[in-house]
Amino acid sequence: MPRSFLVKKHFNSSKKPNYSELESPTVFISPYLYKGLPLPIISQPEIISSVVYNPITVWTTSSLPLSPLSSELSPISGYPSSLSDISSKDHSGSESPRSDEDDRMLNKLTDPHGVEADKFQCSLCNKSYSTYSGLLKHKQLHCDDQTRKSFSCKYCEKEYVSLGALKMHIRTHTLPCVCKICGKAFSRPWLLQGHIRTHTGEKPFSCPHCSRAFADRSNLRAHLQTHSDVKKYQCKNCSKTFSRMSLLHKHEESGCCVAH
DNA sequence: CTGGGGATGGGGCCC
DNA sequence: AGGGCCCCATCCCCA
Repeated sequence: MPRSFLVKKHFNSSKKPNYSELESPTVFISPYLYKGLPLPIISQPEIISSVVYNPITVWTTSSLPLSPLSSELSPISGYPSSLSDISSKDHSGSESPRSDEDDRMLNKLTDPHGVEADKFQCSLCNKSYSTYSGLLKHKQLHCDDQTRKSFSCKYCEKEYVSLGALKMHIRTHTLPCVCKICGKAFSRPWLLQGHIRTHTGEKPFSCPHCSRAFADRSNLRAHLQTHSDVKKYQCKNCSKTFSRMSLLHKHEESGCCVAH
């Protein structure tokens, strides 16, 4: 299960993400950041705050056609004619105040059976709420892609359900953390910190079972699996076990499970 | 082909 | 709200 569950993916989910694709120049990627230039020429705050270069696009999917990405290219009548129209319509995510009377009216309008109930039920998970506002909040937070906000990266086609997640992602394009030793750039300070250890040779994470040490805690954790008698990841078909998920995936892709 | 190390992206949590 | 850190997942590379 991918941890990046907040990322809205439009490609075939059975296809493994190719992270190297993100490094390929696209129409949205700043020429300052790629084309063999590891260091941004323009300071990142300038890029981020630039009106022309604003990488953040915000819209609600409820105000868009089913395919928001294609709509960006071909506006459809009845929908905002530009992204600025969309973003100016709703940036805050707050709805205008709505009374319970309005709630009831909306419930009438949206209830396919025409039954005026005092409960507002989510059509997806059947949870009930006493007000429409409650239902709307539930949908925005948990359940409904139709009403959930979408924060789209302008450098690539990724979309996020929170601005914070998008900002975090944008750092992977802007790479604001630059190594003073070799000039390599990173998205987050602690990634740079880990990289600097490759220069200094510092390996603060020692294996308690052998003499090995690691610069990264996660890699120590992976290493510890090699000392473990019990391997966590087992092939469903041949019952062979592996110390890492990636090794199991490799095993499966190499044909074990295809043959069955 | 397999196993392991190095590196890095990204969400969650805490302050 | 944002930064720092933790943890997980996964890629690449090499033995």
